[in-house]
Amino acid sequence: MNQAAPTLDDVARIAGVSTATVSRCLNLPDKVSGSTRRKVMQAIDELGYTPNFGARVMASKRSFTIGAIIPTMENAIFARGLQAFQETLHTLGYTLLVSSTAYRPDVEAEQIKSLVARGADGLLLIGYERENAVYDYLARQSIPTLLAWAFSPTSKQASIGFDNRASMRALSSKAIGMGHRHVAAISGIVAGNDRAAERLQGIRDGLVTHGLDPADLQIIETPYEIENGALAFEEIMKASPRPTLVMCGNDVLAVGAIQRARALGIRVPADVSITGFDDIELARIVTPQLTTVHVPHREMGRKAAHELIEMVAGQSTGHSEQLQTTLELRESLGPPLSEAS
Amino acid sequence: MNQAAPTLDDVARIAGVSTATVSRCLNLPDKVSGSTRRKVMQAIDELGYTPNFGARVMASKRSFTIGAIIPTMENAIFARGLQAFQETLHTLGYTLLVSSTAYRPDVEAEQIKSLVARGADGLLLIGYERENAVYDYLARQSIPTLLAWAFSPTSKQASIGFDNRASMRALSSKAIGMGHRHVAAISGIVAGNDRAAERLQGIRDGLVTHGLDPADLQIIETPYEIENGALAFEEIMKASPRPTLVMCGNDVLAVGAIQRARALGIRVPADVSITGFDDIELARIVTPQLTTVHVPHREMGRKAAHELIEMVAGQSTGHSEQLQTTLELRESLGPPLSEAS
DNA sequence: TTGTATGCGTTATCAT
DNA sequence: ATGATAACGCATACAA
Repeated sequence: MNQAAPTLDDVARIAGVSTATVSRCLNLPDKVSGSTRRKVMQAIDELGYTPNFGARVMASKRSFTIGAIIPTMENAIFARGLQAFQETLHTLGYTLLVSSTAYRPDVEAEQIKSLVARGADGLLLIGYERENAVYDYLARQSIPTLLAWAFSPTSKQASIGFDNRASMRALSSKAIGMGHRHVAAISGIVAGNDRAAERLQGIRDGLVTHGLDPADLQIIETPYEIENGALAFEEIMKASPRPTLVMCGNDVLAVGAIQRARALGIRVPADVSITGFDDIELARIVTPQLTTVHVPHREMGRKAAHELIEMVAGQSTGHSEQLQTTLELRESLGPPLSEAS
Repeated sequence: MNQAAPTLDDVARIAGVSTATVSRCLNLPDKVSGSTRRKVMQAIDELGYTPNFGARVMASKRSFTIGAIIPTMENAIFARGLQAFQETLHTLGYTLLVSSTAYRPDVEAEQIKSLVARGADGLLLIGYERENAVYDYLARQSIPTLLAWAFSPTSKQASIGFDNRASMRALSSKAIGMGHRHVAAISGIVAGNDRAAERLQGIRDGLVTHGLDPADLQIIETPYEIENGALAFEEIMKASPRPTLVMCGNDVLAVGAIQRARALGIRVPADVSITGFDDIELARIVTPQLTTVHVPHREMGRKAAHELIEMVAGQSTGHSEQLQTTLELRESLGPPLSEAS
């Protein structure tokens, strides 16, 4: 009458073999005769035995586990990409462990250590920007690390991502090219978030392209939450003259802005155009549908999984790849109404 | 020049103490003199040492880790509740590991074993319905398990949840009481999902209350995805006479239905009323805003965390608690237009 | 094909 | 206050 969970020893005893044989049945089934294998397998599910993961990792130095650390799980920004990442890992025989940081660098450092301590064979992190101490730690543990959601040709860190600045520049240029002269931005918090910073730069690029002064860009920085987008939008609408184009750092903020516009009786895009970034599911659900930058999330997740596993297997030292985004022009963007001025 | 990650031994050597002392510094700092503790701490971050989690669990029999297994992470159904669950666990000194099953019982059984193997001190599962073998396994491993998102006074399994059937009955009765005679349902897959089954029963209850025949209820069962809600809605609209009320198993399906209604030029609620269940963020974003059942997700998450930790600590053998839902009446529900008939 | 023995990194018991 | 040392559960090199 065992209170505790059954171990290899228990299985071995019942099956009348050594623990080594039981271990082989689980890991190298063909190195064991059919008859004994059957005995062992029977003992295993008779006992309801499950191998102890920690012990296994300690003894074998391999966990077949990959860790991913993302800024947030609260909205869908990372959901689709991560889903594809995990599905691909699964087909490769790996398990994904994910944790989030609430956009706090200190929490990220903590989570990294936690995943390493849990024996992760490799890590997926979002973006480039973090302290050198973190990269040093990763190097000392010699744990393969891949970045995603950003791409910089100049960095030596391996990354599967896209050019946030160029992507936003494309949208910005397109939108401003429609004739908007008064532009505002609702950005995510830039500090510690290279993607947010680059997107903001992309907006400025578009202004410059069309001969506008980027210094005139009204900017509100706020965490990625729908309600924050709404509040920022309301604030921006107090300006005079009112902007006719409000570009948001991502779809979450943009959806908040659209919601508030309706609440205030401001027509989109007749009175003001609103744009987003990411093309999450919400972008099509909101009314009017949101013009945004489409990011190939699933492709990114898949490719990241393959690359990271190659790194873990020692078949790659870390290759980078830049993915292309596309403009998704929907109802929320239009030319400004011709003004009396 | 160590290639591998530093261990307790390395720290002990550098600090000039025994491994036991280092271990104490980490776990029982006050049983160590201030001077040696400083030496040790310095050695620790000089090396960038992180305790090996697996070894720690194996030696101490405690992981301070809780596992949660939910049907899906793809939509926001479980996001808010789980977020609160994890936040509360964190304040109690526990870490949350979560995995998903895609609503497949076999995957759930697998995930349970995986989390147990990883040393989880306790488990949170969704709903009651699963094979006895699973409950037996849990009992044999004597691992505290708490259920959530459902509540049944007759079960001996501890659970923090709400009455899915009664909640849907309240909504159903309210809606049908407005005068609807032709009702359809878009339900989640009922097999293996007690919440979906109970909600469907709740709809039937409402019909009966108002003297309608539940056998007349047109039902489409489909996985919880927005697109599926849209497809089901379109299918339902082919019926003659058309239903004037379409009740959905959750908000995700309902949002899909609303989207498709607009695409088809069907006015909501003038031509047809649509209702959901859960009150996720989407419910307020969609146009028209969705009438639904509000579930106190955050309260559920918080209370589940506290109860489960008490069970883990041996201070509780598992208490159940029923939470109250509320009706959230919004734009998508209205009385049927008076018909010629 | 199967068994023996050792080590993995930590905690905890027992001495000192 | 600190140090030996025996578990913990498993994989694997080496023998048989």
